[in-house]
Amino acid sequence: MSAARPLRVDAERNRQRILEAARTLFAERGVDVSVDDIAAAAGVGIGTFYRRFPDRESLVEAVFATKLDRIVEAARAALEIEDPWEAFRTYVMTVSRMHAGDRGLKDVMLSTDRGREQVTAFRATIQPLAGALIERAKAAGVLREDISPFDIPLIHQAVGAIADVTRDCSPDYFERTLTLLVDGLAQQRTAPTPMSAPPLSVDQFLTIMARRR
Amino acid sequence: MSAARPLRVDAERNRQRILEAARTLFAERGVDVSVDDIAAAAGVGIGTFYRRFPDRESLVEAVFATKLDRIVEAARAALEIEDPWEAFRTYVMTVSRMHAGDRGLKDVMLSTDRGREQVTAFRATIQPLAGALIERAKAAGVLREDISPFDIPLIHQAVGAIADVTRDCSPDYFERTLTLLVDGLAQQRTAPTPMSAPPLSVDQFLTIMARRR
DNA sequence: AGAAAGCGGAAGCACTCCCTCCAGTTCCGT
DNA sequence: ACGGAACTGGAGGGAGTGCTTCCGCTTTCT
Repeated sequence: MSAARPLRVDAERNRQRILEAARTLFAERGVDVSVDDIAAAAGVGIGTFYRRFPDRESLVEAVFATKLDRIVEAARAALEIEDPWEAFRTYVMTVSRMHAGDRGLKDVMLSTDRGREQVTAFRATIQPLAGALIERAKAAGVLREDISPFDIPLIHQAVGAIADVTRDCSPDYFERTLTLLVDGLAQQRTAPTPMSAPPLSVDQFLTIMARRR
Repeated sequence: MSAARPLRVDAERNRQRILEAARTLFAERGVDVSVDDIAAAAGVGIGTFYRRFPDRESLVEAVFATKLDRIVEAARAALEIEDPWEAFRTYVMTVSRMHAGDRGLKDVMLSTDRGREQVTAFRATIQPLAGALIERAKAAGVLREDISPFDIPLIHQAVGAIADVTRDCSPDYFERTLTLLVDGLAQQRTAPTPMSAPPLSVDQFLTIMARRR
């Protein structure tokens, strides 16, 4: 199906530029960035955009296909870890960090639009993997029993939401929320896991609370 | 200053209807609801809205003034509790529940627009109260030492964000996220705090992940 | 060099939102 | 019970935003 003649070099270069710009903008500002902004960031005209992609949605799909794959890889990698808690914790933290670093990922996971098949397929793949991580940790008595597999995506959402608010000002802040949540997931715990990011300064706090739209 | 002649009865009734409609809509959909929607929900025309309020922002201020007061009350009430952990925990949970029940509250706390003075005054009031709750719990060795006062508002934001996503489908779900976070805040813990809400069903999960905009 | 492919961006279309204006209606004091 | 002040509804002005099409000009490739 893709046996069509290859794109002219300038066309291919522009296509890559658009994908690159979209990756950046989707990560920084979510999937709702306008086509005009993406074209501008890519240094091409809007006309060029619509010659390379049939519509906006196709671009979204193209950008996030690879991201979803990386989450699956993270789950597979975590399953290689022997210690059940380490494995589970690594998975949750790795995926949370992906969400924290990419505002668009949350949007796509919650989307109803096209790319739905993509996301549905992704979920079918990830569920048994994440399920295995959870079961293993529960069986070892290190993960609280009352956790459902469906709680995990919402933990990612929570961490992502905090990252959305704090990203501009203190890009690592979300690690603190993540640490709290993961500590809350443990069956028991004698001491807190050390925080890997400092608290907000007064200035950072005020800046965050006075964010522009 | 408010010694002006009282409003005509129909005018006062409409004013109350608008405030009531705004309270509901801000809670359900955030502060960005349009004036048209508020007027329609109140059963009045837009013209009437603009005769009662100089502009949209004034309505926002009027609605949230009382809400911010209630948060301060919650802090004062929590300070009455003897047990330092119970006091701290009650404050965090009460305010988180307010955020969970009112989408607009998060928006207002993060606003840069008017109402800023209002929010600034609120913060000046709440900070010493919340600070006392935190210090007391740390001194008693029940709250982790690495928590900063500025972490608390972000916990509220995280819970609120989860409530935004799950509200339609499972209005109590946020309690689970809240439980995890509060368990994560404890200095140590031998068993998980029981969840006060059930996990999502498959249907609920899929509905949430396919939300309409 | 000529044709095919590609380019930029103006402009059309379809929203959405805040707010003003005013002809018609309701209330209230006398 | 009546006259005028207060109030009402909603059409429409003005300003934006976003997606997509179109087309005269440019670049690439053979």
